[in-house]
Amino acid sequence: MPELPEVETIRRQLAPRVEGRVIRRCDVIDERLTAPMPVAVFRSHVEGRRIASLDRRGKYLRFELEGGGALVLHLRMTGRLTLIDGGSRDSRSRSRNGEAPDLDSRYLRLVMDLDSGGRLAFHDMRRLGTATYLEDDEDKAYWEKLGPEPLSRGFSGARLHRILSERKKPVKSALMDQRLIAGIGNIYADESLFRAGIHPQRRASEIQASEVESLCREIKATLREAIRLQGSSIDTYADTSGRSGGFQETFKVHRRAGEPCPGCGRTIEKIKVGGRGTYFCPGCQQ
DNA sequence: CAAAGAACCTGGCGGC
DNA sequence: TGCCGCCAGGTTCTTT
Repeated sequence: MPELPEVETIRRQLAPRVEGRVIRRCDVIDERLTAPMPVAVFRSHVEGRRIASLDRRGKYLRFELEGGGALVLHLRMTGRLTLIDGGSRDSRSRSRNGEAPDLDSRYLRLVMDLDSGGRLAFHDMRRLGTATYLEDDEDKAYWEKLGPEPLSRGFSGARLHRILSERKKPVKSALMDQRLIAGIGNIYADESLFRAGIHPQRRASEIQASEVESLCREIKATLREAIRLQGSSIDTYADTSGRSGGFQETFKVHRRAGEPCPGCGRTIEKIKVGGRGTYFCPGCQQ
């Protein structure tokens, strides 16, 4: 579900409401969320701690704790974060209305009560999401495994070219490999490749420098536009207040098999690349 | 070491 | 209506 633009949307909404707040209580409903760390150990590290800052790296949300250590959340496919202000209605009233079935209380995995009266809830239907506590040394090592941030200044055409030039796998698989670039998932890989006119199955190492230049530009433009529209909602994604994103309305190829290409009119096809459903235009993408 | 494939979960959908 | 296989925004472990 959530890729870089969705996680960034959540971070921007959450940051002003959690930074500086103390985590009064942390209830882990599903022990798998913190595994292999025992829930009791996780709680002891988190409860009573003040959140110094909230940032994002790739698709991860990182709550830096005052005095050291960090709480890291990953939403994987169906994870959702909801912040309920003190005094407002419980999120369960929403699921009773049938507006957000994935916020059903049986999918509730973690709840954090803040000293502001706010309550942060983590729901996850498929239980693939994770909550991790990292000490300072682990925290540092953890992020070194991830590739560069595609929206950073340092992420240039030349940099991307170096990354792709030594990979023989399909360019789409390379874009989605978090060790190479952090934050791009299935949606934004498809859309960026379409906009750059590159076929998803081409070997990463065989993309010409000029094409990589274009790909780099399109990745940045696509991600920025998606953030502006608060991400993409296909099935379960919604922001911290339950609102859907708007970028899915602008998809050119993703999930549009059988429809005409907005560029050339040819029929958009669906294939499998690296085990993932992949949409592209056989006319525009060579 | 790189790449491919399976595994981890649950729910929804189409086909029979 | 019921069962079955397939599919889904992701990561990680195993196998080749």
